[in-house]
Amino acid sequence: MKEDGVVKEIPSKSGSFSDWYTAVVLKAELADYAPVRGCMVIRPYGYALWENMQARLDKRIKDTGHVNAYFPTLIPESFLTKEAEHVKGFSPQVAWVTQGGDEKLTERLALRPTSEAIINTMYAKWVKSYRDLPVLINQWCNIFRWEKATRLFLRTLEFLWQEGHTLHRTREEAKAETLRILDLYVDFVENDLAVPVLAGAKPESEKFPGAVDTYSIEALMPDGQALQAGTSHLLGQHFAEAFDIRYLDEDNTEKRPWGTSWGVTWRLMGALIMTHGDDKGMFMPPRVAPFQAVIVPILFGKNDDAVLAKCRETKAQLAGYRVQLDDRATQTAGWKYNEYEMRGVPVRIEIGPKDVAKEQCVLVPRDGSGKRFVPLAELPGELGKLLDSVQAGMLERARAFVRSRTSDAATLDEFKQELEAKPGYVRVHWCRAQECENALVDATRTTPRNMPATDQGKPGKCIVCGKPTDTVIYYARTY
RNA sequence: CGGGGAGUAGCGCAGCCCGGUUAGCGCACCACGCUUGGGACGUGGGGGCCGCUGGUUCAAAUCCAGUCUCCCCGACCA
Repeated sequence: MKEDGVVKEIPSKSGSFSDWYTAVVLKAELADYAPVRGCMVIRPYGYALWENMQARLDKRIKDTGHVNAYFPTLIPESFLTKEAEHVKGFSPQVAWVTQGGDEKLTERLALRPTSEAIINTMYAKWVKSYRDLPVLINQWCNIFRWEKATRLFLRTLEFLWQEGHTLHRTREEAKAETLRILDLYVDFVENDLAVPVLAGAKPESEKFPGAVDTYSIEALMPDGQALQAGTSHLLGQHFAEAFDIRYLDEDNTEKRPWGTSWGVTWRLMGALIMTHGDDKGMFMPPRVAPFQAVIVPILFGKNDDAVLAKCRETKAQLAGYRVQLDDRATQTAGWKYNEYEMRGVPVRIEIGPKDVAKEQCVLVPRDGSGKRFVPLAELPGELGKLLDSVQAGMLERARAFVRSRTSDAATLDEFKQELEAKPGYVRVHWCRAQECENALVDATRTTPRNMPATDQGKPGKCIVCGKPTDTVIYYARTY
C-alpha cells in the first residue's frame, strides 16, 4: 500500500499553472463554463463551498452590527452618472438593458456594476436626522462587469459578492468602519480560508472610482502574482453630495453623512483553490469544506454488512461534522481515495473489517502527513483535533510561501533582480509622487498593491527619485 | 482588443497536411464472470448533429469563408 495516485487529467501545478487551475475547477466540479462568453455556473460542490464561506462571513458582518437588505439589479443611467468619478471608472464595463418586451426604454438601465448609486438614492430618502445614523446595510447579490478577458472565479462577466454600504455622522466614525471591515476581512480570509493576506491602503492610482481612501487585502498566488481579494472604501461625502443625502444634526444644522462601502466576491474561491491545491487537485480548508471528512468503507464481499453498519454508525457519531459516507459498491476503495483527494476533502476515514474487529478507524489527512489509527470511541474528538491541525497547517504553509516571495528593494536594479529571483511582492520606499509610481510601473510591469500600516514610518529613500520618505508600499504583478 | 493554439462519444485524444469503405483508440458506461486496505482483470455490448453556418466538389471531420466558445502570451481594467 503506497501513497500515490495523481489524477491523470490534471496537469502539474508547477509545470503549467494556468492549465492546472482550470483543470482543478472543472474536474473537482466546482464550476463549469456557461454558454455565454465569460459566464460560469457554480456547480453544487462549489456552491456548497460558497455557502459555507457566506455563512461565516455573514456572521461576522452581523456580529459587527450590520443588517442585510436587497436592492435591485437594474439601475437607471441617470443615477449611475450622478457621481462623476464613479461613472468614469465604471462606464467601460457596464452592461445595458435598452428594451423591455417589444418597447424601447426611454432611459437605459444598467445591470449593476456595483450598487453605490441605487443604495445612496434610497439612503437620501431614509436619512433625515442624526438619530437615523449610522446606517449599516449589507447585501449579497450578483454583479455584472463587461470584462474583456475572463477566467473562472477570478474574472467573470457576472459574479456573486457581498457589498456593505454604510453612512456615519463623522469622518472619524466612517474611517473606523472602513478599517474595522478591513480587519474583519483579514480575520475571515486568513482564519477560515487559510489564505494569508496583505492589508493596507491603496495609492491614489488604485483607488475605487469615487472613494477618498481605498484599502485592500491582497493574496499572493503560487505563480507570484497578487490577487486583490477584497476592498474597503472610505467614500467621504462624495456620494452624499451626489445623491443629496442630508441630516439634521444635534446642533440643528444640516450636514452630510460620511459613507463607506466594502466587498468581497467569489474570487476568494479562486484564491483558495490556487493557494491550497496541488498536483492531486483541490484542497479544502476544513472550516469551509463542503465535506470535512469522507468515510470510505473497505469492502471484500464478506462481512460487508458489518463494515457498512459500522460506517453508518460512525457517520451518526460524527453528526457535529460535515461528513460524507461513500458506500457505493460500484467503485473500489482506491478509486475513491483518489477521487476525494482530487475534490479536496480534508480528511478521509477508512473503515474495513480489521478496523471493525479492533473498534478503530484509519484517518488520512489530505495534507499528506500520513495515516493514523484512532479508536472509534475517541473519533469525534480526534477528528476535531485533526481538522484544526490541518487548517492551521494550511495557513502556515501559505504564510511561509508569502514570506519566501517577499523582497525588499532600494534601487530599480535590485527591484528587477528580486522580482526575477523570487516572483512575488517587492517592498519599496516611495515618495508618493505619481511620476515616481509611473516610472516604476513602466520599468517593472508590476503595479502598486498597498501600504500596510505596520510597514509605515520607517525612514528611507524613494526607490525612484531618492527623496527621503517613510512611506512603504508593496508592488507585484497582478491578476 | 492584438498575436498564437484548440473544439471529433461523458472525459482524454488520434484521424485533417494529401477529400473517397461502416470515423478510431484509452478511460468511463451496460451485461456476465472474476476481484476488492491506493484509480483491478477478462469476454461481450451501447453511445457520434466531427462547435455552428454557409461555400467548393460526384463526394467534406478533412479544402475555403464566416461565426461562437475555451486556453496561452500581451494590451486594457476593480
